[in-house]
Amino acid sequence: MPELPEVENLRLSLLPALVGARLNRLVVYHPDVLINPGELDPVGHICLDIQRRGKYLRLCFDNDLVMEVHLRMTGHLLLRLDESILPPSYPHSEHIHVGYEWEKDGRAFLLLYQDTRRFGRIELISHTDLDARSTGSGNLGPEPFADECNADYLCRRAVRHSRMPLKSFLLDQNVIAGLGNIYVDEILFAARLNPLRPAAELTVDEAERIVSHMRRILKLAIAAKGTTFRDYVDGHNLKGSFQEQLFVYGRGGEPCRICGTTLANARIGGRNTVYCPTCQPGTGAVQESP
DNA sequence: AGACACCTGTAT
DNA sequence: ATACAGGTGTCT
Repeated sequence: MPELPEVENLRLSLLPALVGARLNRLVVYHPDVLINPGELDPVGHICLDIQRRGKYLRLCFDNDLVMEVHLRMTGHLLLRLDESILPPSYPHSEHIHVGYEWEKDGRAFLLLYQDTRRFGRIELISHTDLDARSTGSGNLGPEPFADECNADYLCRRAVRHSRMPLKSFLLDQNVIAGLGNIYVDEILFAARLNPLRPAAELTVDEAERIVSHMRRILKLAIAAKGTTFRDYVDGHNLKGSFQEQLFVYGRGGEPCRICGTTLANARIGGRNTVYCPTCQPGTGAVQESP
């Protein structure tokens, strides 16, 4: 479900309630979603901050412990500020797998982890181990807004992949952290680049277009509180509105909003991909920038 | 680089 | 009944 803008918006929606709150109890209804249960225990500790790295959300506690959440496709973190005690079990139909009981300023409230497909994972790890490891979130590429995430960097990474299509290249979290199926399609459309173009052919000018449109689109999407195409909501159960500004994602077969050409669907790296055959020609022919 | 696995809900 | 879904990890 969530890509960088959705995870960032979720982070912002949870910050006011969680920062400074103490975790009184953690109830696990479905242990499979926890990566390393036991050993490290956040109960009794204060949440000092919530950070984001790519699509990972990190709740940082006062004992060097980090609870790292990846929502994958259908994960949700939902605040229940008007409830304070978890029922002994949740109905299966609600897909609640973890319940958090918090307390702050004398008020108790709940945070629920809900995940229909149960692809999401929650990992408890010490901050020290988090910084040291080179797997999972330790193996991510730069953040899209980091200085190092520039055209030179993209070109240097791209030449390593002789025939990989641009679509797959930008989806690779080791190249850039946080892009997913929606935003890669939108970025390539705005940059007028065909998603099937081999990444290795990327020119500096094209890479600069990718970087500038990526940052522009991600900022717009965060400002719109994310894209709710199917079921994304923030911690207050509120939907985003960026779906109203999409040019290509989910619009295969419909007319291009720029030129009217019927948008094409393609299967690239197992992911459905929508692009405009006119605005994003496959030949690599030079187009004027939008 | 691609197929499959992990799950459940929804649309055709 | 079948295909598909804001993702990623693990096999060929």
